Amino acid sequence: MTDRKTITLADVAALADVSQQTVSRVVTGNGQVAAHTRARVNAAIAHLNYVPNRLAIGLARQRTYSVGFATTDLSLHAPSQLTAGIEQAAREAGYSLLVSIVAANGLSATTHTLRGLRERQVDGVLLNVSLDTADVLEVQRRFPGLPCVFMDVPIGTPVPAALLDQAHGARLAAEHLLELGHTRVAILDGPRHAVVESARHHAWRDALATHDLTPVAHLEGDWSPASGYAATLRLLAGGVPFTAILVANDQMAVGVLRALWERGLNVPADVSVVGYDDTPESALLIPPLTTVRQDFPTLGARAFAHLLNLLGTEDPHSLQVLTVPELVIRASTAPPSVERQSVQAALETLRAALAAHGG
Amino acid sequence: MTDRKTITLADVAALADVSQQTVSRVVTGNGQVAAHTRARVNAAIAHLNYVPNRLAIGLARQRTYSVGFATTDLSLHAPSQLTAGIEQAAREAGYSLLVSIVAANGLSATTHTLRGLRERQVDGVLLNVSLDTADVLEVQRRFPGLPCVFMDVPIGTPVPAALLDQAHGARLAAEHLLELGHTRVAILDGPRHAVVESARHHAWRDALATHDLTPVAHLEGDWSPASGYAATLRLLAGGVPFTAILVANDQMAVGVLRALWERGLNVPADVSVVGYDDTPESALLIPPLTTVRQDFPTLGARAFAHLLNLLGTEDPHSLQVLTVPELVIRASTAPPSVERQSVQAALETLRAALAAHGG
DNA sequence: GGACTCCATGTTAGCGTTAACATCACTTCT
DNA sequence: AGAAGTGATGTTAACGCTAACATGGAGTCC
Repeated sequence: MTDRKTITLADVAALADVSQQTVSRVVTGNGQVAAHTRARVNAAIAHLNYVPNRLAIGLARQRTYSVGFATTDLSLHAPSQLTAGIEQAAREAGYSLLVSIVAANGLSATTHTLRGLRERQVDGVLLNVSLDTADVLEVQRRFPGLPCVFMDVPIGTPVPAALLDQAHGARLAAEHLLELGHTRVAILDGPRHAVVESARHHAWRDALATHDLTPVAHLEGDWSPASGYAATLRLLAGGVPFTAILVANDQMAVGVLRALWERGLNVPADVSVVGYDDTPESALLIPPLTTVRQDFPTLGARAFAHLLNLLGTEDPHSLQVLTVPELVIRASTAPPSVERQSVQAALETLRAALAAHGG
Repeated sequence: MTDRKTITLADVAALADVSQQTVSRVVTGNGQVAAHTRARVNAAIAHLNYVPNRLAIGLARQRTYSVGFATTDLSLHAPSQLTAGIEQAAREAGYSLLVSIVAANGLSATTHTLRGLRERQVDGVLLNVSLDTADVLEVQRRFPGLPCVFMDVPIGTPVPAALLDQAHGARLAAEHLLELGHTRVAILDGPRHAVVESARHHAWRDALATHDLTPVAHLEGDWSPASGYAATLRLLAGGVPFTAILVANDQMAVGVLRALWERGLNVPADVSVVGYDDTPESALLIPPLTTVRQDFPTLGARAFAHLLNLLGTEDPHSLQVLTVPELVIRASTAPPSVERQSVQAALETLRAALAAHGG
């Protein structure tokens, strides 16, 4: 009663007085079974409360209908939203999801994680880890026959990938500031190793360069609000005049807004702030944050669909699925204040004079 | 070259000129193997790049070393942090994690999800779904022999569980306001179905009742910042005087702060706000949020450890692991302003008079 | 020096399922 | 009426691994 032995096909077959194979046919729906036999089998299944064993099915069919999702730092907004999207898509397609956190970005930790997933015989893997082109190719070399959709690699890498067009989003953000008339723009990046990050970083710089500008400061955070706060204080302490900040994610932007507020700087009158992600909080911050919307759940779903496609076709063509983010303009951006600009210009002139004098 | 057949124990055995069983002994570390034999086998393993098949191992040993995590709405703060904690603990113990989202709270969706996990032969399940006592017992009845640690059930339910002491945390929050001298407290709950929520709700009410108070308003949100914002506007529109709000999570509190700010109400001078969770943003909101800290990653790790314990012992004793949250006092709470209180009292008297007159 | 133990290894029989082939009773066609 | 399907079932051999028992040789004991 407490722990009766597991019910197998054989048990059902015995009760229904048919062969195992017939029961298998009823369960899987493959092959012809007479209506009355099917009814008898189904009755037996219900009576015994039979549950198929996916391990055995996987072993026999050489296909597990499970996929792995390998990602870094699940506690951040992006990976957790991604997980939600992937899980839903997988479940709807009849797949299970094995989630595995990669200890660090880069080849070595990734290899370790993929080895674990391959042992579990997943049919394919979604890999949300920052890898440069060389690493990606090495991963493919080390795991031949393991269908893998990359989610954080440089656009154009010749492998199956589902990516956000980070460069496009970053350009939107930068151009928005430029159109408003900003010329003294600081940028606050995420951790330097992130591939997405360097794409954003370059797009920001490129957009500024189009207007013959370079960022007045370049800071780095770790995606956390606290790091955004700290970076902003460093920026202010540096004394370099600026009228806008491009921030690599909304969570850091929370810290940025806070730091500016603390120092009596009004957003957007004194400083414009643009975030990235459009988290649910962003619309309700003080002030509501102008940001770049990224739809992670949808990206996850598309990535899974892409993997499914890879599993189906014999020839895994290296199609890239690109999702395009959009700019959401809210109240944290405005044209630079003329007054503040002139004050800052004067200040800078003074500094330059002092520097010339001192040097 | 492209898709060579999988390497099995038999292949390794043939190359090393020993029996399969000897290779198995080397791989698993069970049983004695002579040093020189072991070396030969290891060389063969390395040469062939052999990877054990966990499916086959699971089938043979009747143990998969994988656990399921069933949860609702992975996109929220709590479940995603929990996932991170569980995954890490599981990985460190050599277990894989199958994540499965339950469509809705309640028995039926839970049963569906657990059936799927059982098919995959997980050794046990961590269940982060709101269930009342009756449902929990029914789940146990329907899945005998499936070790399960419940994470969102009423404290005291006689089943293995890893819980946060929600009532304690809620009491801390309420008593903090009472000590400050607040008497007109509104409460903003999460969705009504949530078990944790009703625990918080009751603890809030009980703490107020100790001081012969009842909440002046009772609102409900869906955990999102937008719902916190909307609820606050409803509260303000209702015209009931209040000097403090107890909010069921920090994300909603973001919306609450925003709504109050929009209406020109100062936090904490005019209204005190207490959140719940202590998200990374909370310390950097305007103003920094007084809140109840919940350490989800640690809870997840403890829950997994509890499950592991259940798997080891023959007699699954229904121990409950309780994690105690703590109050973090920041700048969103202060004593009620006397001025505002008297204005509100006058207003209320007037309302009462009007009501009496009208009725 | 024979019984006893211990170690290193091999052999056999599953674990629960499916694929591939085999069987046998009916139809249906010409 | 005989050939040729076709529909419903059964039989057998994997899938990759481990548990349990079997074997045989080397050392130990009195």
